Amino acid sequence: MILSIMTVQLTPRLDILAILEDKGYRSTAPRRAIIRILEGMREGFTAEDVSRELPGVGRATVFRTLKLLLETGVICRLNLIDGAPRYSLSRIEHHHHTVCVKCGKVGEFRAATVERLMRVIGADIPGDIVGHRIELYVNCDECIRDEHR
Amino acid sequence: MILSIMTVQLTPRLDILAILEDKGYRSTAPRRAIIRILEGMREGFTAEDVSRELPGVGRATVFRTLKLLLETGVICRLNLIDGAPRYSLSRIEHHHHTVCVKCGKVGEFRAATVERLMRVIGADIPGDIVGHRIELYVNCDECIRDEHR
DNA sequence: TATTTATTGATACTTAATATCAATTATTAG
DNA sequence: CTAATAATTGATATTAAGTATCAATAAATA
Repeated sequence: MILSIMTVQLTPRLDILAILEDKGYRSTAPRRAIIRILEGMREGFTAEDVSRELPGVGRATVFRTLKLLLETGVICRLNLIDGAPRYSLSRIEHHHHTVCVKCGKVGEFRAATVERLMRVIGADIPGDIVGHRIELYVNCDECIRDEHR
Repeated sequence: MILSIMTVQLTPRLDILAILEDKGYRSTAPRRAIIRILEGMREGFTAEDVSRELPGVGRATVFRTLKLLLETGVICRLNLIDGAPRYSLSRIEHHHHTVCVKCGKVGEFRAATVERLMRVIGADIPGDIVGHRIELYVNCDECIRDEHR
């Protein structure tokens, strides 16, 4: 039912740079550096995490590039339960996130039933649905284990 | 299927102050003032909107009070498509939001099928689900109308 | 009424992000 | 292969949203 939790990689490794170039953006040294760092990031990183790894790249450029990647769907932004923003590489086409309310760890999931339901709900809602965002807040297995010890 | 879009009020008007008092918080003039303003706010207001209406109340107190009300579930926080935070009085018990990607207008909806689905999905996801957040991004009727004119 | 305790407002600070703009790079046209 | 043009960058300042600190004040209580 639910595909890909954490380890499975359904989408073949994307050539992120090519995606940007296809949209007319230039291949530059800062962008290549940012993309390389992104590929090594765990899910749920911050813009500062990226910036910290690249002292030679301006902070503004990091934010600008993350914004481009958001727009092209290469990464997505989500929020911890307290509203703090986090980024995540989109490893599967369209997906949603689980977020641990204790440790903030982020996971991905995809469920076709969700998408079907959203279409059904759309029929009952005024206006045209152009997208949706779902975050499941969880106590992750590790945090549960830590608690019972 | 979907209950309450905008106008229907399922929950009888809450005595927000009583909710805070029940949790052990004091009834103070600033809190009463904030609650009064909140009751007149459209869905999708900002903390600054509230603060602006109450020049006599400190900004920090506005944020502190909004935080208390978030914790007690009296209001909820959601995000516009660009991540900008917005608040909304919870007019119905448990609900989700529609957010216009053009004008930012916020609406509420509730669908029992969503809740059922979340429980089903929960069974397939590691950890314990403690909550969820769903935002439907839409082009609202007004924006569609404006566009075609 | 006195005392305890919570709350407040001012202020400074933090985090996440955007705006400005001159300097630099990449692209393209010649 | 250059020159011109156009996009991108980094530094810096600024904004938005919120938190931390702490002395002063207000509410609850003894």
